[in-house]
Amino acid sequence: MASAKPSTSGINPDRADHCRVVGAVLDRIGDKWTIMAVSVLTDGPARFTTIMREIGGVTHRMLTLTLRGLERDGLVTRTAYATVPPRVEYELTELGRTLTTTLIPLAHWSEANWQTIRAAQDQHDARSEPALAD
Amino acid sequence: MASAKPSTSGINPDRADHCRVVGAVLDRIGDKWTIMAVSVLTDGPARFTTIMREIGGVTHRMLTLTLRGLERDGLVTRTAYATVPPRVEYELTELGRTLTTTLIPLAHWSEANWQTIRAAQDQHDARSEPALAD
DNA sequence: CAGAATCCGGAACGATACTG
DNA sequence: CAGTATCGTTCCGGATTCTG
Repeated sequence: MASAKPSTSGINPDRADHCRVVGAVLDRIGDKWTIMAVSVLTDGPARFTTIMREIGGVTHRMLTLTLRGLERDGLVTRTAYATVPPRVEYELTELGRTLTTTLIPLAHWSEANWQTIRAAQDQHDARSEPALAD
Repeated sequence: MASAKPSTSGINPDRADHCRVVGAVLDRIGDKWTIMAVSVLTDGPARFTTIMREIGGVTHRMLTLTLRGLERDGLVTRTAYATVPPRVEYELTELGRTLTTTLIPLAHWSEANWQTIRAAQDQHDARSEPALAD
């Protein structure tokens, strides 16, 4: 399927193709709840409410949808124990674990440069909206 | 300002904090048009229409918004030449270039596993919606 | 050629309530 | 405790038009 194009500099061999794929994947795992859920699960299996509390600020519904999506993508497994108080555990699959590996550099970059970005935004905003300053 | 927490396994030192940051960054650069625009610019400076054609399927408006966002984040620079047919060039900043570096592993992962994900989705869908088969 | 402004349909998200 | 269903809102994204 993938043609045998030599990878020149990494991301831009034939942009049209690669961008689509990366875009498609990012479209799945790119939303913030997904990233956060995956991050929590990096630590090991966790129950629904545990994940919800760890993330904080996520609604019941959104976490459910997020986890269902991850399950569908084969990135996490869902294990329901038929106990009286229902208990469901989510865990990263092998594939999910390889993803977190890939995500780590991005996490580091985010942490390292997030303030720089913020600063750039402030500068830009200051230039664009001097009206707010009164 | 970041506390001197030892990074245990990479992404999960104190989830709440790190997830926020990564989530925030992903919220900015995570959408597909942004990723694609950055990918195109990895090749070097490019003009508006060039980027639009390279990406394909993006509307005038969305590309404008995307590029403005990137400019605001300090990831790309915008240079307008006051020629008769207006000509605007976009180029990655140094910060933008460090981001692409981080993105490369993710691109590889996407390429390597996108089919696996697709397959997992198909399996999952087949189990969930056997009704459509008729 | 590049961008701003406007309008509109649909998807995403949140809050709530009910089930097992 | 975990999940589903429904409803209302908000916001994103696309098509169009106009300007410099």
